[in-house]
Amino acid sequence: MKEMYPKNGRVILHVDMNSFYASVEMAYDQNLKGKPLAIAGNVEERRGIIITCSYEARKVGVRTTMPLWEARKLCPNLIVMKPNFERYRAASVAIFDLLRQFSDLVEPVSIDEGYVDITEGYEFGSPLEIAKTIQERMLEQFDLPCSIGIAPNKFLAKTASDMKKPLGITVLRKRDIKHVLWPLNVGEMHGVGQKTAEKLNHMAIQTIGDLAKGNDIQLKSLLGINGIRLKERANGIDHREVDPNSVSDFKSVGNSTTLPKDVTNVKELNTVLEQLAEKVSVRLKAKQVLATGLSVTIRYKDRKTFTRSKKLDNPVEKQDEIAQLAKKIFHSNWNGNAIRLLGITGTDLISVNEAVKQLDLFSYERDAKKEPLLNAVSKLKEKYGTSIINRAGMVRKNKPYPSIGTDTSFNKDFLHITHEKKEE
DNA sequence: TCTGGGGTCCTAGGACCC
DNA sequence: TCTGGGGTCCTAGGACCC
Repeated sequence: MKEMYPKNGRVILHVDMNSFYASVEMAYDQNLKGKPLAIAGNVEERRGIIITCSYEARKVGVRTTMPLWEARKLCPNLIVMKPNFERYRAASVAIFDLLRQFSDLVEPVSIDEGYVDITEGYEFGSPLEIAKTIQERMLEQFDLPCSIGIAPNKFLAKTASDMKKPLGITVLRKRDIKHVLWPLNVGEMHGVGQKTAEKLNHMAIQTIGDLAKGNDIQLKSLLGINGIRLKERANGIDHREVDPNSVSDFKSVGNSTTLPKDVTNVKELNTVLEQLAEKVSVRLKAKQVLATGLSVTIRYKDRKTFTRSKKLDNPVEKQDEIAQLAKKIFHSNWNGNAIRLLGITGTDLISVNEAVKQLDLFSYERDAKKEPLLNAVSKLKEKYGTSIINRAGMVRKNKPYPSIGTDTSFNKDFLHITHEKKEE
């Protein structure tokens, strides 16, 4: 596979929809066009923030994550709408279908941006022509504006698409790096946030050019492996491939909510956890996965945030199971102070298929009243700890485990194997 | 009247094993 | 009696992104 995408000479587009949610709403309702529009969560509540806003709103200083009251102060005629996620998802599907007309190698990064590897796409014209066609069709077919970056790798393509908004097309070649990329402030680099920017500034790195010439040892000790990676990117090096399958292997599914007001009441909190568990359960089932880990997020009144997680013996997907586990985790960690936010996340997901095999194993253990195996297992656990059981593959996810028959020979083998291991 | 909700990846320390 | 090094798994938390 690798040979198909030579490290030199790839052509990658980064397609970034402009103020996506607001643009989708404008496409649905032409009356909104040209007006300052904001999409905000919790519109009625005191805690609403701006999720996205139109360029008309940006002109007067409205920004993403700004509290709603502040945005309204800056822009009294701001039109505020609640998000219609089904609409955005539908638009997203259409957008990526359009992109796939130009290449099989389309990697969605989020609902409104993605990479397209058009290295093999000569039949559709030059890279610039392809980008223009995509941009035009997005407007014609969906009434949605986008910016496109064209470059030899993901990092440069992403950087390029950011340079002209809205409706820009930007080519960023290796030879442009020195005069286009390097003068930029290091904080503007994708992957460098506030903390990293501060650290870099501290070691006299102000621009991306400074980072490109940075000292490896210093960078590594300051930022770990990420320091080296950022330096490579600053030099225009990025070997990540456009992976059309990356969306399908997600790692966790979670829901959280900031409460309308801070809560201390145990009953109320339990109700919230039950509601969150319901949402997580529905989403797990929709994705046909089970969680083998669960984590609970607690944010207190003072915004201090904690997450507490637990690996599970039995993978879960049912609402009541998730709720029960989440409550258990929550109550053994809650310090009793007023709570601002609660969240539940299912982690270490496994597909239903994988889980079925494991469930056989667990039901076998549950049924083991009549079976000597359970006793044997618990004795082993007592004597040697659970790791002995783990070693035999009983609760490990994504790992091969011995097939379990109902005959007693396994029982003997099992004991035999574990003893042998122990005495190694 | 401060500051949402959905994620990913990385690091670090402790427990445990060989 | 004194004492190593490599590895995995688990948990907590930080940083970043859209």
